[in-house]
Amino acid sequence: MIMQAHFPSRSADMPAMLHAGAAWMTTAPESGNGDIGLPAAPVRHFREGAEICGEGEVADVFFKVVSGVVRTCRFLADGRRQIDAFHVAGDVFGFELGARYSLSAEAVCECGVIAHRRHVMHALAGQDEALSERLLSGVLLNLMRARQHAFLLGRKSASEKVALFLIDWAERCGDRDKVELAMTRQDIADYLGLTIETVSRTFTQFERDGFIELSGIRRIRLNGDAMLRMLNGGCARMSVAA
Amino acid sequence: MIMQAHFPSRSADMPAMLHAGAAWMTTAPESGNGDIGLPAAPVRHFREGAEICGEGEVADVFFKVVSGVVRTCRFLADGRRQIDAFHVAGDVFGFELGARYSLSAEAVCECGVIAHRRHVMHALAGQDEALSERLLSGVLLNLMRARQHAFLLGRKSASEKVALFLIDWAERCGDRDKVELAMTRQDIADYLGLTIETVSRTFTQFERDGFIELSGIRRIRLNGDAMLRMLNGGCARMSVAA
DNA sequence: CGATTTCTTGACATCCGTCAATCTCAGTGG
DNA sequence: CCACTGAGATTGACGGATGTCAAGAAATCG
Repeated sequence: MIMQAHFPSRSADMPAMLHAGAAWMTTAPESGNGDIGLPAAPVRHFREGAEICGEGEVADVFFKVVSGVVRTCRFLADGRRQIDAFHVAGDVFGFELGARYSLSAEAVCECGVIAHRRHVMHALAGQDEALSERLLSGVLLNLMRARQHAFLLGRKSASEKVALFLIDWAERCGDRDKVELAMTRQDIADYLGLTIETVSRTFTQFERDGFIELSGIRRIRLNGDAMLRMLNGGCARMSVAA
Repeated sequence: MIMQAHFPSRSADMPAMLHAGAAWMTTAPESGNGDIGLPAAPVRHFREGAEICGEGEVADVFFKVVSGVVRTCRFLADGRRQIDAFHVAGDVFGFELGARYSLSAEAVCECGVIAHRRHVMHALAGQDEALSERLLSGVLLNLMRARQHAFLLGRKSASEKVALFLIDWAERCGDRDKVELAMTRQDIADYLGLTIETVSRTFTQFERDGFIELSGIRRIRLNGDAMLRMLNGGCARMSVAA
């Protein structure tokens, strides 16, 4: 039925655009005031593993990361976890449609965040086009990433998931070649819908294949181009690009 | 509303709140004007299978469904497809962060949609708090659903996926017991990250187990409660609720 | 009614999850 | 300095859920 070989223009499997969160970074990340036209707010610091907000709590504020890494996630009765997203400096999280958080947020590592009152933001957005635009951009960035994530979870093999995660994370960290993983293997597994064993095995295999080089558990040098070739080429069942 | 009963605090596996798109339905769906404070716009009609917008095209408008069902999706080189979402009357789709659509939209069945100019909407939203709020709600609804979808894709077995899909679709169609599926098995498979064979087998198994009754291929009577018990109970590997 | 598409069913293959053992490494205290 | 400890990571063996391939049934349409 439908076919794609004819659509070179329809690229963008993991579009670089998802890194365009710049609208929220108009001032230095560590500046304590909101940089989005809101009253100054203090930076709240959290230790590794600390809960920033909990699923089910009243969602009267949303957050902006100024330093460190935050994960938003959900838990199942048996203790398993699905990680919705990782957020780094400049990212905004905690947006909700309803009155309560549908996700918990936790510090992946030591981190600082600013809390903004939701109704204040909404009220101001109705009077200020630029602010309204920035607010919308923040939500849209979350939306684009969630879509991308769903796509990855739905149609990718384990090795594709890990490879795309590494490439994506490298870009978000600003360095294409050297990645400092802030999160554990378990975090990665819960983000990719895999088990920790599969993640670990995939890392090992990638190292054997020369796609990555581990120096310490969290520090990785990666050959993104080779990895992308692998993804598009024979190894994986499914091609990466559209 | 369904699962809340069991889980007062950390509930929300497939929250009923996701059906709260009412902000976009303030007037009758078939009314030709935008019902969101925008200049009147004509309803454009599409035949089954027709493309409403294409991945990669300039995203100068977003859409509101007034009748029928729309799917937003993405294609891979080998012709495989991931369906991002189904949209029914009252839903809004086609929001983008960047300048171009990252998803195609197609008519699942005969349907009517209204197109709104993006920059007009943004400009007005900056002057009108209520409108800004409604715009944000539309995007947030998309975000909540995308999160939910990712959760389902990442941590659910095939039977859980199908069951949750049926329950969700029944609610969105307004009837808890009788579902009229607008989409093919292939559509469902591509939405759930499964193959058509697995979807078909799961339907058959559900019928054997008494969870559903098929009258015709697209018309289903379902026992949602029994299905939910099954999901939370022993059959599935993973529990449904948090 | 035939033609075509869509769906169902079966047999088989495989990727990845499960279970369990072992390894690595940082921290701690003797 | 070294042994002990415990959390996180790796590795192996194995099985099961789901994908793949193929045939045929059922629904749809002209």
